[in-house]
Amino acid sequence: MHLLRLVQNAVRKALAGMTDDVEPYAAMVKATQDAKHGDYQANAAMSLAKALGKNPRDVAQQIAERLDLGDWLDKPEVAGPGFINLRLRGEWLAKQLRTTARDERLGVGAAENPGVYVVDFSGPNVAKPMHVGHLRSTIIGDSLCRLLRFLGHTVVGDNHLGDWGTQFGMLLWGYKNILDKDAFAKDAVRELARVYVEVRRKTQGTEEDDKAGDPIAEASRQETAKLHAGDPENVRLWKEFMPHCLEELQPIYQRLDVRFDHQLGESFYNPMLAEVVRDLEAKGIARKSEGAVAIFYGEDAPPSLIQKRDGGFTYTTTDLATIKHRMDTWKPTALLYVVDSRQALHFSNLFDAAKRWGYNGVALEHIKFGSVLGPDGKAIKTRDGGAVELGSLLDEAFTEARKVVVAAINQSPTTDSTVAFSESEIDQIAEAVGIGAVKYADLSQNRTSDYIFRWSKMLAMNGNTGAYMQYAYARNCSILRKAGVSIERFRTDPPAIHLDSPHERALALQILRFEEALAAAVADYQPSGITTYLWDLAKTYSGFFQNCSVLKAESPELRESRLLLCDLTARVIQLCLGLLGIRTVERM
RNA sequence: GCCCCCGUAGCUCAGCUGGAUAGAGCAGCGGAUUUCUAAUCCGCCGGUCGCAGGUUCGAAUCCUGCCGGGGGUACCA
Repeated sequence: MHLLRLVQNAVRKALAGMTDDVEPYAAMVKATQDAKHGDYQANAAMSLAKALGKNPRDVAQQIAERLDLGDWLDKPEVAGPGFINLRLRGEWLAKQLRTTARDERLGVGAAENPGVYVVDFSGPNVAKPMHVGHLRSTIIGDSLCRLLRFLGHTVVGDNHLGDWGTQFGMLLWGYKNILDKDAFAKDAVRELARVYVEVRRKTQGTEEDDKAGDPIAEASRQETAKLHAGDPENVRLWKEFMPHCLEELQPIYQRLDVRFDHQLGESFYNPMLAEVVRDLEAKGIARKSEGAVAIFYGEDAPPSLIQKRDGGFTYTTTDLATIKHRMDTWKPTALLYVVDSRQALHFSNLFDAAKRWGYNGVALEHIKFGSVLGPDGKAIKTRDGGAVELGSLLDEAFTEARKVVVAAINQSPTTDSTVAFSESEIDQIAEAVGIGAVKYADLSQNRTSDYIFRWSKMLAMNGNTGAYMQYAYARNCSILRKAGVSIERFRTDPPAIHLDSPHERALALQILRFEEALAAAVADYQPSGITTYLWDLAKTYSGFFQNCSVLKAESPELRESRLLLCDLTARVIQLCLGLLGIRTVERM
């Protein structure tokens, strides 16, 4: 039930015959900001009147009169300079809601034109611990995959691992020089992680600026070069390390509940790079310059190198090979890259090059996002200036959430705790709330802006937070449990809905806006569209809950009706959180 | 130098394909309510939407310039 589209269609029909160029005017329909202006407003009259040289209120009146109200619209009102205020009929809303209740998908239709989306996200460098830098890509990418999939598209989630980079040089040097063989035999993953951290520590400070001076950094670089040159020993070790490196990532992905369809890293494309360069040169897209091979974009724009003077390839080469492979393999309609905004120039160039290479029939999108900042507003760091590891961040999320959960349970005498919370249940709740808080805080942010990472904000029980939504869900579950009704019956033979109070009506409308919200979210690849909707739903529900007694409703019919509203609200919340990759708990 | 992004309430952020008095949470102040989970709700306070022009019936939203902050910019990825 895409309400907005429904209203737009009606307005479009009414406009037909009034102008030749209906579409832009039909698009001027939007949800009202204030309920006193109805549910939707059509704003076409003002600009149309201008174009026709007529009085805007007259034009508005004319559109209003031509509207086919059917059984679902109240008589429209013309207001102000020429706004047309539209209000949906209560009986119709009630009817739609019963249909929604019977639907697994809660009224959301499958995409009319299903596409194939390859989503490139997460992309950590293996052989070193994941850190906050990977958080946003992982969370946002996962959510977009879930959303696209739910809307009926084919989704290929691909983790483009950094598995061929300089970190392996450090690991190789470490393996050869400081490995604890017993520890490696016992727990290879752990020992390799230790070795990496140790080598990194030894070269610390020389990492960014003055690498050349450090002997270990230099030795590591040579190990990398040998690996890339095909040195049998290093290639053998690389192959031995890789499974351990992948295994090391798993606990994080498991906790985040993130899965990939493929994990084709840089190494996978390595054998294809020479051919890519040859082809681009042959087609005149790339040419030799200053000893390297480069693709140029314009007079004063810097080029991107696809082969360095020393013969090595760059990430542009790999990315081009990746595009080719993805196009050949999955024939996608869109390639989405969920990557930090700072790579905007790279992607803009990459897409330009890909199009010239012949990949025109695919949407190439850089789904960019801002940085995670510390409380000081600067890039987030640990106390000693290092990168915050994702593992410890998630541990902290659990610990912080557990404090909040325990405090809440203890101070809330009426918590639905006829059965006491066991320690393990509290752990489970804390994990769901903690991880959910991190995800929700991230996803509720406008993707493109930076945000400041704060536990107090993320775990707040008021406001637009994951915990609040999870709580709203749990509260609903509690009511339905107490009511002792059959949820099954609600979903197969739902009771009649009564929308007598404005709070009930508002809630009904908000539930039916679900599809509209998802459409808006997917249109610009913004998961925050879902959280904004959720937050509105939660506020509307809160108004309902405050003013309409459910269990003690005035009549059995009203009780049933309100219980169904509760069940629907809970289902929408659960589904939305699910699309964000956030778990719900039955009670908390 | 050139390019990109950002600048909205004390703080953190929405809103940005132009629309009716600019919204939320936190903080501050004041209330409700012995609750269907108070992990609640309501009200008040608080903004020249960085500045200056322009386009428009209408601009936080579009355009230009300036100021301030961040990022990127041929051999890392």
